Amino acid sequence: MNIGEIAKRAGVSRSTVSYALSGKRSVSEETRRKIQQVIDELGYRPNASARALANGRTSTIGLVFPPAGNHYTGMQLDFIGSVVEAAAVHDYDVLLSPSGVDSDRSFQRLLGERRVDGAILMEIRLEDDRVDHLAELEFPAVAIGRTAHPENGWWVSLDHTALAAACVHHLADLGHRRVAFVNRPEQLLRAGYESAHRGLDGFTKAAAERGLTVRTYCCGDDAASGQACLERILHDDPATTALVTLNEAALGGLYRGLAKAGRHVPRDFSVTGVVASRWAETVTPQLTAADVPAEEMGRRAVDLLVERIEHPTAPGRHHLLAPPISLRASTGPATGTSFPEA
Amino acid sequence: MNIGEIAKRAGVSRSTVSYALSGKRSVSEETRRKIQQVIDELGYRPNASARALANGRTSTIGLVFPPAGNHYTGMQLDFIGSVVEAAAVHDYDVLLSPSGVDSDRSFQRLLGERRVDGAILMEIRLEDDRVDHLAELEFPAVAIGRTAHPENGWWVSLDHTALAAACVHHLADLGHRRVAFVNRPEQLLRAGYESAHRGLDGFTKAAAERGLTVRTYCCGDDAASGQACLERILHDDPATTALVTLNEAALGGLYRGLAKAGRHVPRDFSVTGVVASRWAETVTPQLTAADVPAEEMGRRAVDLLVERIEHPTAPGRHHLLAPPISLRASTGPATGTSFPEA
DNA sequence: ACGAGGTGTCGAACCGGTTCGAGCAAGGAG
DNA sequence: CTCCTTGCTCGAACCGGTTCGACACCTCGT
Repeated sequence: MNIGEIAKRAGVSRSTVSYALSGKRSVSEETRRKIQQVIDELGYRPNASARALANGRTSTIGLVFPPAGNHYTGMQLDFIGSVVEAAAVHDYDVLLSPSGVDSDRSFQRLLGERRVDGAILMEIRLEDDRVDHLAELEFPAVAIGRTAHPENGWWVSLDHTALAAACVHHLADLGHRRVAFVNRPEQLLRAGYESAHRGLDGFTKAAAERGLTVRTYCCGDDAASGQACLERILHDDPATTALVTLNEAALGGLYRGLAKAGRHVPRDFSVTGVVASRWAETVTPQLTAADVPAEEMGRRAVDLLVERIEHPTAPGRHHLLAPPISLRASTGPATGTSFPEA
Repeated sequence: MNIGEIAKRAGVSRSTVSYALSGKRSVSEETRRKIQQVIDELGYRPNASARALANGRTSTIGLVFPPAGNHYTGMQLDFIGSVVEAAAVHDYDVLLSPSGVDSDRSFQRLLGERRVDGAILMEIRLEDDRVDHLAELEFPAVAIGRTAHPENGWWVSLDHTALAAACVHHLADLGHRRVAFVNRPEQLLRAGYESAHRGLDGFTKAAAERGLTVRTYCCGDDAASGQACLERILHDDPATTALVTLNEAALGGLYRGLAKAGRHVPRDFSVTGVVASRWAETVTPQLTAADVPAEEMGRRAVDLLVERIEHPTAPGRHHLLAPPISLRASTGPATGTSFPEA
């Protein structure tokens, strides 16, 4: 069931079969038909390893995502799904690799052993050894997120700075003066994850601009942490009337904490943040949020990567996305406050 | 940077380098050290395609999951994560393949082109051409779920029949007499997905056994459908006091529907079902549910698959899991009903 | 009639590993 | 001292494709 077998049965040479399949040289109509007939009879498909060895392309891209323990978020799920589908369109398979850093065994397998033609990196840090390493090697890679020096890179990223700022302005416009910020877990912030840092920056700067009183928190990626975090918020400043969250997984817990504290959303307390629409819609009241376009990001990342694989010398390209805030039902005017504009 | 280069610099033959790396023949301590030194200097790693071609093993397993459109559920996410991690333990990579049926291009790539040593199939149907096909080929595969004829197969499955029944008994014990069942989307039921069918069976039989009045519904995999479904339930029989759901993604919508209808959970209405604990805990009140052990299932599936790859002639093995119901806060005694036991 | 150019096919080399059979040297047994 | 192991190493073949150069044949122009 290899190419030699096909060649023998069709009465031609192996190279002719190869050319008939690839179309890289012309083959007479008659020969082509004969070959195709034998192939159909035997259900032959060329061996991927052999092909990869011969032409140096595996037709596989690696998707490098952080190891679990960090719980996966819904956004990551949507993202993975869209990457797989977009890759299929370009005739690429997707190899999953759980890896935080450069020196991971898993990362080494992908690169060193040439299992993939290119890679998509998730959960980027401001200083990311993986990104630097791949750039140095000129290995085709696209980052989901920007490092501190994104100038000539290949990436697609959410503009967390702008998004967090937009949330602040939305709340300030509604008259809120004391606002809390719920970030991703502390170890992620300390490790330098860019979304956590840029989100925090955007929040802090916009709040200063609007003269708001703020507190910022880190919160574990699960409901229990969310609830605990909300309790801390109200304990630290009971006059807080709104919060902005980057932490999708904590959302349910935040809502529960508010309910337990007797704060009605959105009458007594407003909640907003950056959350994929699918998840913003599962909570009640539905979350007013900047919808993370996970699917679009996956598709764009794959398109960029494929382009880079096929044109290795092309200059860096990137997409910085800042989806608008979708008004749903979780935010409202601050109680007992007149609108600044009013 | 290939094995020949290493051999040359170490002053030995290619085969000696290979043996030093694999340990399949003895190599003198001195030679080994010299080779290792050169390898470390050059950062050499053997090419995966060449190795796969030579020894017929790719060290990759395929994870075949249904194409999106069917939204992914949280359970699937946890599952994928645990599969990747368990595979890494055994030194396997995971290749993602979106595929519903046998004849998919994607499915053919995996098998025909020998990209993987084995496969894990998700979202099994009672009559599943993929499972039958792979069994016929004696291709190492493990199904997540059972077909109608699971006898000699390799699979790990949730006992949806028992789980749905346990939910019914739990509600009946609390005095509920009119109970609704919220299943996965109708097209999945019609396509013969086993979890939807067995769950429905278990629910129906147990309800009959306990003499309950029931209605069963199919519901889309998203919050809006959940809310609509709940409205239908209360419209069809306003006296309904409890529901059982297999549909994780609809959960938030069901809760919202209840809130909108003015039914307090668990005082006026009880909710239970089969949902991964992580998601059962995000809703308020937290869901009393049979916790889907997605992580354990992923791990067991990989263990089974690796065993099967390494012992191709071993007889079928499987795990049928029936986790207990975790009592949380979403169920309570039916209003105005005395306990049967009391 | 003859060379130029184009088409279709073939054999051989190559991609980068693994593995088998054989050979050589050193060490132990008889 | 010879014979047999045993330990170590090497060359060659092989896995299953792709690709290059060569060549045969046909057609066309002159």
